[in-house]
Amino acid sequence: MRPTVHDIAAAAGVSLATVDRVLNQRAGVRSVTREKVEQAIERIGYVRDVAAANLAKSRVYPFIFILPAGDNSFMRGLEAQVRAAIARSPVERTSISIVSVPAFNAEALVAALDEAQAAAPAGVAVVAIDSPDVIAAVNRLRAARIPVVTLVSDLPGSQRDHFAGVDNVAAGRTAGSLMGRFLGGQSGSVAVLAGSMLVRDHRERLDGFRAVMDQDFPGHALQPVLEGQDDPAQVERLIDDLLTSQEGIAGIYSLGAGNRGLIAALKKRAGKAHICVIAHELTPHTRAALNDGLIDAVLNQDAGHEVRSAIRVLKAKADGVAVFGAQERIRIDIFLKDNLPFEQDAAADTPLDRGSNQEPAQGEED
Amino acid sequence: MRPTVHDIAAAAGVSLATVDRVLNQRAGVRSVTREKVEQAIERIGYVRDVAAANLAKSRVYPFIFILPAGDNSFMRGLEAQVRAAIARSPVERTSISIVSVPAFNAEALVAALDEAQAAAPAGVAVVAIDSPDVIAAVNRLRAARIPVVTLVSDLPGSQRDHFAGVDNVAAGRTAGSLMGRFLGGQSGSVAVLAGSMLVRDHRERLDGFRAVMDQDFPGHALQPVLEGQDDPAQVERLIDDLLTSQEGIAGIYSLGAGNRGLIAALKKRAGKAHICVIAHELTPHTRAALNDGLIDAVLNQDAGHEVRSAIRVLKAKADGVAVFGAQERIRIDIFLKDNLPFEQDAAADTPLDRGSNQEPAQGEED
DNA sequence: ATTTTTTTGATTTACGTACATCAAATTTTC
DNA sequence: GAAAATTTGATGTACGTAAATCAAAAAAAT
Repeated sequence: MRPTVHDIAAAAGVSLATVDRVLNQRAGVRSVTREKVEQAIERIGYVRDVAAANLAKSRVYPFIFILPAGDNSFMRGLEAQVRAAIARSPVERTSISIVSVPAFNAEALVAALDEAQAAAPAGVAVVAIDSPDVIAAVNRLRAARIPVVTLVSDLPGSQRDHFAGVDNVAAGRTAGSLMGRFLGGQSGSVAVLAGSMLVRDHRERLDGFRAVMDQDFPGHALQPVLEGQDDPAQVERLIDDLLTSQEGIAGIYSLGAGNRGLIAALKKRAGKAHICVIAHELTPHTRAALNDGLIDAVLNQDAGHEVRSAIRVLKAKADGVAVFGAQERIRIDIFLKDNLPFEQDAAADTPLDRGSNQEPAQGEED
Repeated sequence: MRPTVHDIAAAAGVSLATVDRVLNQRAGVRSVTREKVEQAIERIGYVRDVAAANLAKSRVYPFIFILPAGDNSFMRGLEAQVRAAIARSPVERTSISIVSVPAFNAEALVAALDEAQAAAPAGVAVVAIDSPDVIAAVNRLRAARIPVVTLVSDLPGSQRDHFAGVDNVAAGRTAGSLMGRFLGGQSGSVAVLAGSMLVRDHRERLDGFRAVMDQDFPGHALQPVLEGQDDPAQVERLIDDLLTSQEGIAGIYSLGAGNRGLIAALKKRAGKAHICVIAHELTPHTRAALNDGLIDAVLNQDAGHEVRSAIRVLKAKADGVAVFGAQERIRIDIFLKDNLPFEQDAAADTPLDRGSNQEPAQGEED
């Protein structure tokens, strides 16, 4: 049987009240006694029963999620996942609020972070913008002992507790490797379409992509990076211009959002030589394009994973408990048209497999 | 505030004892009363606090994992993950025992299943072999109201509650698609190496692979399937023979285990034209081969995921609770040498990221 | 209408932890 | 060595649920 607080008391030769004082770092314990108790804890291998503790405390975790606004399928999917988590709140003892800020706007993000700090939540998850002001705002939160998890886009150099997102350099490298191999002997240059170099994840993907292309596939020159602000309309114009002004584009790597515009532009040149297209994030649009052969591969990060992971980590940090790393890695999914998961509404992420003996649920995670 | 049993009692106008009788399906309640209570539960939206319930019951879940024995890196990794779960037992209220059976031996598996049934556990996880006897044994377990989850290899046609593993047809299709595209214009035939056609996962991978190759890349003929019994020595002999007797092998798809033998055989022909190799499961051997360029892509299923998922599902089934499908999908990881996660001992799957502000853990899941 | 059986209510204890209160013991201070 | 301050112990309540007991009420059987 698992040792309890009573066992600590017996082992340390002190009363339950003293054990409680040590465990919950309350005042009024001599350091000699404290040590005696701590050694007993170590010796008998006591681990706090978190379920019982939460029950006794009737603890709830107020969390704040700061997400970029705008017409971006991935971000809207992410928000839907947060809303799904809100629906689970009673069971998970969370109380989550969503704060929406304009995309690619560091100032607004700083304001939102400061406001979040004022609300004194048990944790904050934020889709970060890489800027010194934002780093400072995150560090202020940490100084106020509020755990911070970056979501999707990281903020190195800050004191954020954890990053719930993919390794974007590896994602870019993978894209480069697939691009090079899919192009095979074909000649031609490769275009890169990003959202903004302001966000870390886009910069990192570009770095990884460039590194592999330069080293392993030097035959394919890279065009200057296009920045479409993750905006479909803008992206469509950029790609239209590119494809009319430039000859010999063999591949396009779309490392940001706004793929609706990219797909629209690609559709206009139906019949011409195939361009190898690799994009990010599986949305209804990229899925359809993958099926139609307009896009060759989609690299995806599972927004549901990221949200659930962020919540688990924030809880753990709030409780001062170790995070189980193996469970929190967010992976890069590579989708070809041959391994697409069954279509499923991300928001309507309802429990499947509830009856007995159903087929395995398709299109999900862990 | 979340409604409690007291709220049910008040809402239904009955006593706490009656509510308890209904909730825990005890006898001695008239059907009229039972319905009154059930309606009240529905009406006020009561959800049982599982943590509190488990605390009150001091519930433990005795589970049995039936795994194939043998010198197979993936299966040994799987076993290591089960052992890691055993280490977490006190916290997770599980009590897991491992039963080892000879690989590809349906009779032994049936015996193990029957023995498991005699032990009356709260659930059984099994790496299935596709045979009518095994199906019958699994159905016996289910008839005895013991939840069964198939692990890695499924058993359709049986009444297993859930499959914790990947969509192997999709995996095979993906392998086919990658093989076809990586080969590009190159000519030559493609060999397929399996473990045994007795296990479902191998058959399904073959089906998927064949479908894509036949349809999308008819230029590459498939060689007859080689069965290596997942045994490195046997595999090495098979591949040695193949490569000396056959000319013009452009690709090899290894859909089972025993890749050590494959890699050894490949090493012997260093200097000759590159053969495109796609294999399954990331082990120290395949990882090294990927880095060396001997293997072009590795499709992987995360054993840690599968084990943790199986446990979550078994618990849910034991409690008669709905499974959260989105969290239980096991994904197919595609590894190129460009997106290999940092090396990590699968067994020593210790919590990372335990201090504050560490880099995100690499090489993991959910 | 009485007895028997079944159903319902009232109450208590337990799970492991948190938290509060008050008394007793110990240490520190003067 | 006495007073003051600090530390420790003893005890009780709470969290939401499970489970048991016994009495009371209601229903069914005679």
